[in-house]
Amino acid sequence: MRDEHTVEDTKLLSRPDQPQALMRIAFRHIVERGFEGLRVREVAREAGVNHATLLYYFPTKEALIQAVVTQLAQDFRTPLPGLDDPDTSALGELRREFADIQYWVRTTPETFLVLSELTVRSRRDPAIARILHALLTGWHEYLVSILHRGIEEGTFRTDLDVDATALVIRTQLATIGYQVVALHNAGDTDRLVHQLAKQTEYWLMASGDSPPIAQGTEA
Amino acid sequence: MRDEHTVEDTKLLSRPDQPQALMRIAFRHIVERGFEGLRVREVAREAGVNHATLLYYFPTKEALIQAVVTQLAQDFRTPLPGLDDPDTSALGELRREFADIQYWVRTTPETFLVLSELTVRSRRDPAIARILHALLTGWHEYLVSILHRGIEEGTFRTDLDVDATALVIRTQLATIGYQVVALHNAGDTDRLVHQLAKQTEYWLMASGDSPPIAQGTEA
Amino acid sequence: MRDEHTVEDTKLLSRPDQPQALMRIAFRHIVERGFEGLRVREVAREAGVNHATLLYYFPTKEALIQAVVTQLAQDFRTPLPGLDDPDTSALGELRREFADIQYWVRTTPETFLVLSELTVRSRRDPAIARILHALLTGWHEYLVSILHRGIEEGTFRTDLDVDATALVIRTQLATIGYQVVALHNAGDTDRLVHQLAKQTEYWLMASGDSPPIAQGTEA
Amino acid sequence: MRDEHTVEDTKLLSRPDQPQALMRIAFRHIVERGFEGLRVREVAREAGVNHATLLYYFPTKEALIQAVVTQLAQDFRTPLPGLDDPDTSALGELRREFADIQYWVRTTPETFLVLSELTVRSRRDPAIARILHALLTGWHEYLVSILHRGIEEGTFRTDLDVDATALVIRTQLATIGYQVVALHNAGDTDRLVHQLAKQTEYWLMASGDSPPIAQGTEA
DNA sequence: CATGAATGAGAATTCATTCAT
DNA sequence: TATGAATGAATTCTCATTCAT
Repeated sequence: MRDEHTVEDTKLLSRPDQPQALMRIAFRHIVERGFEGLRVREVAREAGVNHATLLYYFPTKEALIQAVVTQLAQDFRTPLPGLDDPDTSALGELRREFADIQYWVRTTPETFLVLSELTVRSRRDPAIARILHALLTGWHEYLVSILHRGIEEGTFRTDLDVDATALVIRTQLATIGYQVVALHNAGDTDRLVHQLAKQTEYWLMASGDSPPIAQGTEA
Repeated sequence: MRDEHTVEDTKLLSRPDQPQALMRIAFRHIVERGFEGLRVREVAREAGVNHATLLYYFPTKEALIQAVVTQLAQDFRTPLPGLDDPDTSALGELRREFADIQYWVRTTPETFLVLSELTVRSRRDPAIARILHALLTGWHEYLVSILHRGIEEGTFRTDLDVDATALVIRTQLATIGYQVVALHNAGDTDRLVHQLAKQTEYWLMASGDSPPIAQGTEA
Repeated sequence: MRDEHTVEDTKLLSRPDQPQALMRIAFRHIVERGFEGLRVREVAREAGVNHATLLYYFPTKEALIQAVVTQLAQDFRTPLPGLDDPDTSALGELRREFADIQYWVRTTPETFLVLSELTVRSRRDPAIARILHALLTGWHEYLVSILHRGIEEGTFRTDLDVDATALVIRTQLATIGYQVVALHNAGDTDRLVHQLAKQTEYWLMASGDSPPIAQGTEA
Repeated sequence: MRDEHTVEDTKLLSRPDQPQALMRIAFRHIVERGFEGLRVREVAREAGVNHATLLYYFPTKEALIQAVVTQLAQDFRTPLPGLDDPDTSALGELRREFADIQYWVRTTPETFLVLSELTVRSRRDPAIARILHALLTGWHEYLVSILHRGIEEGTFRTDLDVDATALVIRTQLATIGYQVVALHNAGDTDRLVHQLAKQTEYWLMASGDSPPIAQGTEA
């Protein structure tokens, strides 16, 4: 009643994509206050519209969240702009995968923050679980294909458990998101990604006669 | 008038550790419905006491959460019952670290679920952030000490970036909780831990003349 | 963005009587969900037009309701198609009155459902009260005229309290709508109308030396 | 926030039966504004309590309505204080039935108003339909028993269709409620009840050789 | 004529918290 | 210690209505 229209009053004119704008604000709110801290009223207020307007575009709060999540998943699938002369070998692609992650983390760490919120939330929200699952599965398959190619190309070790290794790499990449949350320290995160890439390559490119293996974990 | 006292009415007598009982129920509720789904009334109802009684022990909901988190941190610090004749070498201890995690995940995955909720929440809750930070720091230091010892013992490679490696290991272990959430599949989680242990050992025990290192991530 | 235009998109062309169509849909909605369940958006959606279009024809929801009520009152006043060779005596007309009601109830019980909703609503809505009052008054006068004629014709008892009897008959007929609601059982409703007609005739055609009269109700 | 505690501030002390008080206010609100006009906030305000307090006793608005309806049904079942030397014959009881109704209508017409709202609402609300149905069935059975007794006692005609007649009488009684709503005119209602009683008795006490019966309604 | 976008005034319901007893 | 009653602040959602185009 009193506190509407405080942010911007450029309403009435030129609203090219109001839903998109609302979604972006919602995204930022999730980044800043988490899913549990998301308030439709706040989002609407910040967009300079009545909260009923938000609910006009997104009939429920859940719909708004869905939109944010869907957008996020899409962002993840959109490839970063490539190099002019990219290394198309399996190793090259794998390295690019780590480099991309590092780039992502540096430029938009929020994406990873929301991803971790999403992971937690997915336990109770089947819709989110579905989206997340699709995302992870796609990633996994892509990694598997790279690994297979690397073996064919003779770059990666031949005795590789491709699936397990893809699982590890994928987990490590997800790990990075976790670290963005836990460390909130760009320097540490950079070091982490670098070290992960290093160890992973070392593992992939070793010859078959590996050092003694951890039987200790078999218990 | 309302629906209190429905569960057990053996109240009034012999309450050895009511707060403890309430905390445990709260823990279970967080496991089942997340932090955002925690309701003091529900916890109290399940304990068979009035919700005001809960707030007598824990003056605010926040206090109840604090108690749960503190307990969790303590649980993490409590070492698992060791073997009769443990391998006291650095490698032995490292392997035990992985084995312990695997045991934990198998027996009480809930702990890890709550840990990941906690991590996410720590971003907004300094009190939780503090506790979690202490936990992670302690873990890190312990891993650093193992790595140093391993080098001294001649088991681990001498050119090891001890700190970075500890960071990787610690992050991977902590991340397993996330994977419990994302995979919700005990078999996958087992394979993951096993593979992580394998690759880590391989890295630690390699000779210095390692294969080409990931410069690709420097971009 | 919202879910408009879902039903029929043959709009834009040839709208012979859009308001009429909207009113009919509104009528059906009142039948199905009552006045309190009437939603302009729903009515518009079902008509395949934007809800703002409905409010173009009927500037307020109230206006829409008014239209429905007016139509209903008019329907009530429209006589049913008569017989070729009707019995024009007072008794004949009275019998036809009961028969007509029975026919109405059998063919379009909805009319009576809405009538009872209307009666209840009339208490708070003077506009509806007015329309309803006119309807009842007209009915009453018609019955009074029949009764007078019946006495003149020598068919009905001479000691009849014409006004009170008309009141009873009219109320009983109007009440049948309630019974439709309360009984929602066509068979019961039929029996009821039949029995009412029987008892009414019995009363009207008795000789003056009637059995003892209810003084008990004077208390 | 501003408009609480305006009515009475005798709160804090002596609240013998708050739920009862709330229910009574709710009843009055239904009388005055109908079911659709019932607002928990208003009821609470009038009771001088926070609206959350109302929802403490009646967890939902529906529960409050239920309570009102249940009370109403109970009121209907509670017999009026009898006479010292009542006429225990079937005819006496029947007369008392009409007399009671008349007394009810005179003293608390609101009861009938709410009853008619209830009837309409019962179409959409199974819970109310159930209560109402029980009420009507009980009434019907009581009337049937009176009629049977009257026949045995030799007061009522022997060729009586007991069930149909009970249906008519019950309807007539319900009719009265309808009239309270439609006429809101005590004089008319009195005349109506008197006339109904008169015609009913006449029908019941006639000898078997009745005048011509309405075949007209068979169509 | 017709519409999509936007609004504002509620409405019920939830829930942690307070407090007298 | 423990509780039932009561609170108030917040939150999502609904819906008739308005208005520029």
